[in-house]
Amino acid sequence: MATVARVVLDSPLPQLDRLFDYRVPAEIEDDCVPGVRVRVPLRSGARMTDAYVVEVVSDDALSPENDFPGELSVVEELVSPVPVLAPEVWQLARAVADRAAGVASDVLRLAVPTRQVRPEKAWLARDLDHVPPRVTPAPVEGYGDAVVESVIDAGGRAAVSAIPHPVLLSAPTTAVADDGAGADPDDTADADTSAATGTSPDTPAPAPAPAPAPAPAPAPAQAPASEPGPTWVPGWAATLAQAAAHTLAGERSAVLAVPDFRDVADLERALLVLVPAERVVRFDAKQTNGQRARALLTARTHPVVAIGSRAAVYAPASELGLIALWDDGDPSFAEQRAPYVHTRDVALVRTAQSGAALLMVSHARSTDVQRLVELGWLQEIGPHRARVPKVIPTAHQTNADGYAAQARIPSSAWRAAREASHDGPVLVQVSNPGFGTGLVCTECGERAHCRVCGGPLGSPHAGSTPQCRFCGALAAGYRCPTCGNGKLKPVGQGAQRTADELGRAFPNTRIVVADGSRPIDEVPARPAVVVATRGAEPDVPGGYACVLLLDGERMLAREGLRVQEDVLRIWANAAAKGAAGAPVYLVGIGGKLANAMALWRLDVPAHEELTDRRELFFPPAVRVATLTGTDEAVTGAIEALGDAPVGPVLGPVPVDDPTPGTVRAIVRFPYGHGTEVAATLKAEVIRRSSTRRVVKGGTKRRAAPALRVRMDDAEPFSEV
DNA sequence: AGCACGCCGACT
DNA sequence: GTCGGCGTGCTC
Repeated sequence: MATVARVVLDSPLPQLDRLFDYRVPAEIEDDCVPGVRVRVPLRSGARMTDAYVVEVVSDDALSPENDFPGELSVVEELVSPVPVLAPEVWQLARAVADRAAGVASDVLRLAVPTRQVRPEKAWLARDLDHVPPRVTPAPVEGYGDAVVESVIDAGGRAAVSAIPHPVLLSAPTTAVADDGAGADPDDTADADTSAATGTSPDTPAPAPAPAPAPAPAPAPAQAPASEPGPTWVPGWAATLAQAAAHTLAGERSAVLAVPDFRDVADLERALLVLVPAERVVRFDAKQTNGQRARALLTARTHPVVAIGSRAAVYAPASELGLIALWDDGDPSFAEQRAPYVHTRDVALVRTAQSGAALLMVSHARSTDVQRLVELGWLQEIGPHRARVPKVIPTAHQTNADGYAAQARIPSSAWRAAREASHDGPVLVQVSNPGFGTGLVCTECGERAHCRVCGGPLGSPHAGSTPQCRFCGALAAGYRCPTCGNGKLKPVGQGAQRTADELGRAFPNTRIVVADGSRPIDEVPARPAVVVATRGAEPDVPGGYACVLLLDGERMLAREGLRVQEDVLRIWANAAAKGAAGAPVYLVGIGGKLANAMALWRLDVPAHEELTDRRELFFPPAVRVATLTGTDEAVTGAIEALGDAPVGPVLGPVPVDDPTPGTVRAIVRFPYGHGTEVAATLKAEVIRRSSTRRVVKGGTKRRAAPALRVRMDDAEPFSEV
């Protein structure tokens, strides 16, 4: 009898996307556990591939029918005894890949950083007796008594409307504060700290055996970091942090995914008020591989709160009790690497697998979440007696009477902003950075174009050298080709332009500009006018005194399937940066969207939008698969789908994407057929990849794959 | 991806 | 008869 390791190969080839069996030599048998990295021979003995062990069995347990009948090769090398691939992450990767007709090892590349020796050594040398600090339960505030907590405890799922203003978050005022300060290593009596803080008494606490009870626990290594005082954080961040703290107080992990780096910072600030730093691990794009590896290993050691951007949803958090997303409609959640699975979808798969609770927290509702709400799969939770933004739409009017000197800002909004600017900062949201749309000749008004590529010229700062917006070439000494004049002036309104105008209108007020190239995280709660492009709005402790949303009309003029929900999301998120109940002027917008904002019923447009898309068979009412490849392969794949698709197949149409002669088609299908459709398409990809190969023009060249499949890419619909 | 296997044209 | 062309298919 011998030991057999079942491994997943680190290969992007779809035909290798299954488990392979290898014999485990006796010398490494003890360390060859699920999750470790190994090197194994593949095909010819000399050729090695990296792999992860996902299962270890004894060879008499192998069934002759289901398993490889031939002679097994032998594991070449145990790369490291550290199990970096948690079993549940493997299960997740497998399911996520299957859902997307993709390859599991592609998903693993997102979930597991490359090998890092130093963090692994540190982890192997860790203090096994170390007991992580406890977490004091704190209520999730603003949602009615224990409403959110009971969803978490029951492993439920909810779409949560975020608290639409900043909140002042302070540490729970009980037990743990003394516990940390009072340098008393003898923590005998803190077994029921929860009694002191009145969490819902009727929830039977799903605590999976409070392990840290064993008596001979050594003194805590160091006292917890000094507790931060009350801190202003966005309402959503407080909710996520409190929900995570509640989960962690039950010794279960929470995974919190947010769109970008700034959100991670906000969330971390909130979390550190409630939870010891040791219990918080980060996963984000700005980390080095070493930091990610360290975070990954920490997350496997004891229950933690894993926070971060897209990568966080793959965190190997032990005893997962909660998955929460902030602002699932943000396009940053769309993964850029194969198999392009959206964080929201990963979260859904992981919730289903783990039984963890799921919270989708946002101001504006995405059509995707709306669909789940209408299915009854997510329950709706809203803040209890929240002070919603006082949104005042000012419908578009061309009559100059209604406007002050600055033609973009109606006089009512202008007055309000001026008044508010005495008390605190005023936020002015615009759609474009810099000077907006471009530069024109001061003499003849001709648009200035790049001499290199013909693209439009822009001016990033007042008076700076004009620069091409497309190719970036500097246009020093520009002369108008029409009239020979050498002076240019900006047209359109960007953040800088607006700021310049406002600077003249608010002579004694500080003007701050924040955009993508000049990001500002926070401005003080002092009088100022803050001009920011959408998404770059700085935070203010306590919130802005007034918010002006200026370029809505222009933002809505863009083409695309998701423009409306995107714009609503951008408005709502800016509005929520206002202080509780602060006025928000929505300039130039009327109709349904203005209504939804004014009533703060951001689910209504999502419902209407979804209804429309059902009729048209547009996502997310249906799922889509984009098929690219040779005419024959694409047509064959469509045929193989039988009658699973709904609505007409779009295409195939010729595209030049990888090579001329390629075609693309889009098929739509109901969610209920997803598993079947993905499996069929994956089989087609495998069939084609092991067949097609092309010799071109005498020189051997690798041809583009005969068939590529991408599931749930809504991009093509943005042109519709 | 590599690399072996295998079934048709010019060769000692 | 055989050598070797690269299309086809497999990799525990």
